[in-house]
Amino acid sequence: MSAAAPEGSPAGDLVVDWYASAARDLPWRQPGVDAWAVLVSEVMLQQTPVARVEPLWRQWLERWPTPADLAAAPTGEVIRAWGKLGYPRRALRLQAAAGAIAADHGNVVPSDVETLESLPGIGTYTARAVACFGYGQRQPVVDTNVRRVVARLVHGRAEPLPARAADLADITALAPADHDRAVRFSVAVMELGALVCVARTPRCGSCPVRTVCAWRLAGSPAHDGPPRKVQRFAGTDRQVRGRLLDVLRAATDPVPQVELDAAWADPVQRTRCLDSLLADGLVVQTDDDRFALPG
DNA sequence: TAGTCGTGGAT
DNA sequence: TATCCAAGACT
Repeated sequence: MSAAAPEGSPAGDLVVDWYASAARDLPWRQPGVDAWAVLVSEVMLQQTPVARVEPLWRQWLERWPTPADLAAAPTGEVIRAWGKLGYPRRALRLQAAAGAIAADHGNVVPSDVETLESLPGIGTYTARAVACFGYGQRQPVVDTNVRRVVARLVHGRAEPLPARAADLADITALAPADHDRAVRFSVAVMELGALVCVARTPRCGSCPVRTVCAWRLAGSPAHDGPPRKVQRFAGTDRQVRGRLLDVLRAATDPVPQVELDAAWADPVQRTRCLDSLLADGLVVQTDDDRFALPG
């Protein structure tokens, strides 16, 4: 038997056919969008809704059309351009990745998954997304949407299990045999999870695989595992860091300590968060003890 | 591996 | 109003 002849599945073909008519018209899916633009979109989309990413993505690529352009920018400008997308360390890592691409890869985004994964801020998901969406490779791409679709369609569960070791194998087994269709399948499953097989209220009535979905066939049983823990935000260091960075983003000049003090009442937490921002490289302290985004 | 890291729209 | 949750990575 040959080494890796993909077997394909009826469900995979149904999802690809559904995608042809139901896919959103997102700018990073346009023909001619290069791997750098895809990489930027994928990093911006980490934990961040599409609607908030779209305008920032356009501005970003207009300003920094290649990795070398971003690498050469003042880091403070990069952080400012990131705006309020959230998780601003992503902006730092994206610039660091751009620097590595410019310096070590001829300013061309690497096309192999292993090299991509070696770049800062690029993990299992993003590396495969770039290889697949940016370079047309047949790659299993597993994000939160895909995990949810597989949990329901294949495993008959309302929500994914915490363990994710088998995710890549699961989705690989589901992909169509044909190469080009398998490439489209990777984005199609994500789209199905984003539009139909959504977390809170799945629209099973308009799902292309409702007749073969293990969860539907089992009567759509409720989630029986441990409740997934919700991340609090109010009062956390994340909120405080956001407040502090907000002050610095809005300022054109370095700000004195007293302006940061106004952003959060608790001095212990405020100091801890400022220190962590300094440690991350999101903030720098000037010689006259004021604070600013990095030059 | 579980906790941490922003933000804001939807329900 | 409070909670959920969104194309994860890193430690």
